[in-house]
Amino acid sequence: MLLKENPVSHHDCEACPIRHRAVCARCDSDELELLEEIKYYRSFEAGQHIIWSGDRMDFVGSVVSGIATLTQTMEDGRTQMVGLLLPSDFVGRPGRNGAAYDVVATTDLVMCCFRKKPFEQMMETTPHIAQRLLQMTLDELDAAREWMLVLGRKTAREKIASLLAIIARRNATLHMSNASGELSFDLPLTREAMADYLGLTLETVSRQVSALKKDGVIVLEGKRHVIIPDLERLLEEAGDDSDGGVLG
Amino acid sequence: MLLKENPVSHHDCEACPIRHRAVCARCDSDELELLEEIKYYRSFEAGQHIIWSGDRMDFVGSVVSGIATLTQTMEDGRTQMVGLLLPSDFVGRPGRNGAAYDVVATTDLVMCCFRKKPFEQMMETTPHIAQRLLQMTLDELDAAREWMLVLGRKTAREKIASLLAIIARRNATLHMSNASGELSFDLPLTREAMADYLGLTLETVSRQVSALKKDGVIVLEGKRHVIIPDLERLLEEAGDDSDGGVLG
DNA sequence: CGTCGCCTTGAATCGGATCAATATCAGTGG
DNA sequence: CCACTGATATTGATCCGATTCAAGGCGACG
Repeated sequence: MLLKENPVSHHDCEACPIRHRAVCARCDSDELELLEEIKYYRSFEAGQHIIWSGDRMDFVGSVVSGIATLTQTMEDGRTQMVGLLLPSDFVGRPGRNGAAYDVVATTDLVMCCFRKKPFEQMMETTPHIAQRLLQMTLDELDAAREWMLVLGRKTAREKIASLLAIIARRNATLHMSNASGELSFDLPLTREAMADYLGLTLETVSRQVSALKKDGVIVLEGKRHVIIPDLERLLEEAGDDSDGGVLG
Repeated sequence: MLLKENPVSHHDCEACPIRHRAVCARCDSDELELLEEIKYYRSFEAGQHIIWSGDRMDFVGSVVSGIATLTQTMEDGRTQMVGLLLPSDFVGRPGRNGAAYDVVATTDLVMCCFRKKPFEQMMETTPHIAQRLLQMTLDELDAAREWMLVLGRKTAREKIASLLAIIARRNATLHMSNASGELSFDLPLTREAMADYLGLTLETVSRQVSALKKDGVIVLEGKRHVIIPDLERLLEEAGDDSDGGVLG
């Protein structure tokens, strides 16, 4: 495996790529300075465990770059992904000592960590942090509930289409492109990870991806690059309302 | 249907049964007085819709007594329950105008409502409210994620056992009884509601309940009263770790 | 008593899981 | 350059658990 230098060049919060979306988004310069004192960066390689379920946590933090998964595993090995962590997403739970889930980097990843104790203190004294964290947690809760519908009531084909739609929409907003027209992206997940996300087996994932391709809903370049010729069509296949049900 | 008087006798927050568990739990007397000014009570009968998905919301609030469900429905009628609201649970989302889910009372129910605008203002000025709401939302997020494992990876029998275990455990803490030994409770849900919670059909729910009964995991008195002779046994059937994986 | 809502049970069917073989491809070393 | 390896992905055959469709039971209530 390649040795690499520390990829973290920006120790300055003001220049941070997730400055306006992470838990610190509402902080002013004074507050940022306080945060700088309790923060540090950690890098992980693709495949590395960031946190083991049950372990004691002495930090919380934000994903700066890269992608990680949150998973739960039963004793017999069945696993379910319960969250997908993207840049700016928050990791850890203030007020709790043990980790409830495994967190695994699926790509090389950089985290901005805050020492837990001082962070919890800052939450008491700095409403901007608690307010932003509340907002983010409410969004995550909505996402989790949307996912419950997918897991509980959708067919395998609809599940795949839903996942692709979510990734496509996220990429669209990330790159502020036009929401309609042709979209394309690289899948950040293996077939197995997709299966763990969707409550399926990897074979079923593979079959349904092939089926969607055969039916022209998606176009594949290689195994991982996906082109969506018609987002509306994909959303139909996902069983979603055309606008995705997003509310003001 | 019986006409009934307004069952709300306690307009005084200090005497409220959910005083120490609801969103107001951390408020001191001064803050409670401010809340009293923007609050009002509403009663619902079993079966009534409290909120329709997509409707404009002009209040948020807490369940004071009774039980309600949060559900999502697809155009073709498939529905998934995404939350079970018990006394002290919070309804509505500050910072959002439209309701994302249907909320339905499954028993007669009383809500303590706050006018949304002033409540949002109070959240800015009263950290105790935002802090408590954050705590509650994080708990709900954990519950939602635990439910994702149930929906995605458990068998029908395990799903039923999981639901019973959750209700049993909740009742145990509610009545501060000894966690072990014999437990019993009334199911607050119909077979159909259980199916919607578990991502099953009502027939499958019925069959698996019968199977658990035949195998002696549960004892039924009538259709709704459930006795758990051995909680450990039930947890095994649920596929759960014996301690339920709860972390400090 | 008869009706309605809720629940149970049976038989047939189907979607996804399981088991198994093969394909693709990047990396590695001869 | 090619053969070997291991991780990832595809595809086929079969099986099984849950759904679907259908019939009937139970209890509350008018």
